[in-house]
This record gives sequence, C-alpha cells and structure tokens, in this order.
Amino acid sequence: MTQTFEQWCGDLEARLSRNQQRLTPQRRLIARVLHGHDGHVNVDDLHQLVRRKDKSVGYATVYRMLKLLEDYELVQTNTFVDGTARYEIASKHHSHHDHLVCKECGTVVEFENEEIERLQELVAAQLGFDLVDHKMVLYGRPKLGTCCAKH
Amino acid sequence: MTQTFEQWCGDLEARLSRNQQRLTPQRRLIARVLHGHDGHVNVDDLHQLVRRKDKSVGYATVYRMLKLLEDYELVQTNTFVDGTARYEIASKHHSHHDHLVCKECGTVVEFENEEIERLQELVAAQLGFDLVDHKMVLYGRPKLGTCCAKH
DNA sequence: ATCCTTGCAAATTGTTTGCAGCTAG
DNA sequence: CTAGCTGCAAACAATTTGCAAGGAT
Repeated sequence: MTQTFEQWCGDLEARLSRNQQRLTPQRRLIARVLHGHDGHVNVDDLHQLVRRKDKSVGYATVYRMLKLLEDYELVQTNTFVDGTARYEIASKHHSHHDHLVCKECGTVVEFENEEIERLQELVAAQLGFDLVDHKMVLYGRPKLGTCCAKH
Repeated sequence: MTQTFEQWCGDLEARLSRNQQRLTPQRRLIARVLHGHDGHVNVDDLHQLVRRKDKSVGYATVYRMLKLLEDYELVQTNTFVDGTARYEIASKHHSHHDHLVCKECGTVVEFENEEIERLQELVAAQLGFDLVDHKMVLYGRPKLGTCCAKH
C-alpha cells in the first residue's frame, strides 16, 4: 500500500507545525525528491538530485532535513550497502519490508515475510519486551551461477 | 557451546601463518582481551583495556587487528548500539545469536531462534539465493514498566 | 522583534594510511 | 637481508556544528 506524496508530506507538515517548525521550500523540495526516489539514496546523491532543481540548497540542509525525517520516523535509515547511510521513505501507511543483499554484486532485493515478523514479536515478548521496530538484512549468494542484476 | 581462548587463538594462528602473517605479542594480547570480554566492545574501550596490560600498543594496531579478525571471520562486527563499530568474538564453534536492543536504556539482549533462521533460509531460497549470513536486530520497549537493567 | 532556517566553512568523529624504525626468520 | 609489524602522525570521509544573514509570523 503506497502513499501519495501529498499524504506523506501532510504527515510531515503536521509534525513540523506541532513543533513550531516550518515546511520551507528547501524542505519541501528535499521531501519531494526523496519521495520520488525508489529508495536507498545516500546523502550525496540526494543532494545532487535536489540541486538539479535548486542549486542553492546546501549540504547541511539535506543532513538536517534527513535527521528531522528520521526523528519523525518518516524515513528509514540503512547502512548495510556500504556502511554509509542510505534513506528510504517510510510511514505506517507503507508496508514494512526487509532486505536481502547479494554478496556477489551488492544488489538489494526487498521482501516481506509475515511469519518472521510474527516470530520476532514472539521472541521479543518472551524476553519481556514489546517489539517496537526491527532491522533484518539477509546476505545471499545467487543460486545456479545466475546473478540478480549485473554480470 | 563456548570455545576456550586457546582453541580460538589456534584458529587465528593457523589463518595467520597460512598467509605468512605473524601472531605478534600485540596481536595475541588484543586477541586475549577481546576473547575475555563479554562482547560489544568498541575500539576505544578495547584499546584502553589492552593498554592496561601494555601501554605501548597503538590505536592503529587495534584497528588493524580487528580488520584482520573480521576478514578471518573470527569476530562479528555490529553497529546497532550507537552507530560506531562494536565487536564480539565469533567462530563456527560459537552458536549464532541475534540481538534485541532496549529502546529505553540501550541494554542489549542476545537470543537465538531456530525457527526464524529456518524461515530466513526459506525466504532467501525463494528469491533465488543461498543464505550466507544475516543480521537481525529487534528494538523493544520493556513490558510492565520494568526495565532490563538500569532505572 | 522574535524565532526558525539557511548556506557556508570550520570542527568533530571514527577510521585508514604512509612512513621510518624494529623484529623475527 | 627480507618481509611483516609497529607506533606515530597525518590523511580521510561522513556527519555535525557555529555563526551571521535571511525570512516568516
């Protein structure tokens, strides 16, 4: 279930104004670019993309915006590709997914698995916790010599 | 199933000499401290601990040693506590475990779950991969107001 | 007028590297 | 002697921060 930019940005604006913060043109632009991207952007690329629309936007603004979105849980941060932070939009209206990384070529595949999620809740419960969030990354080698994307 | 330091260090020495590398006093010391620690050490603390035994050991040596151990898969690296790298010994003789982090106080709890591991292999297989490795971190909030360790 | 936000540059943090000297084989 | 290893300091990369100026309420 995907969410339109307007909906997502509405969430953002609500959160911002609740904290007497503003949805400035720069922030809206960054939000739009991020929402349009298919995920796993790093800061550098995001900054580049934003600059294609507005040369004046600075690096720090992108970082600060991402931090905001992170705090508001409107993006999900990953570091599994190459250690540097990568971002994808997230919200309760987007269904949760996890990632599998190909050890051969680095391609990232997304997947969902209800069963595992259920077991994770169970495990947490057994340890005395309510499961709030989780990160799971699988690392695989492609079967049959055929690789996911490249080669 | 835990492994003695001697066994683990044997593995290390074997790997090293296979690559005409040496188990120097510094490296042995770092190995010993690391093996004695109960896990999730960061480089800084490890360096401190090592220095309590030998003031002369430098920061870079610790980093280089950890990289070695990582390459040889004799340590497992985590970054989930605060983003900086933390290490714990690992080997085929140590059973695999995953982590749950308390959102309240940051305490890390370890657990194992056969069922989830099986499902992970299944998911990978369905996507056309052989599962090589995985990382899973659960984030939880303690039930009943009682918290894991602190407070 | 106040307070949030911005871009820039400088600062910080975590980690890696170059190098001259040292050490084991 | 050769090759690996060390400590130190400098280099690096990713991210954060201080600050003076700009803009919204």
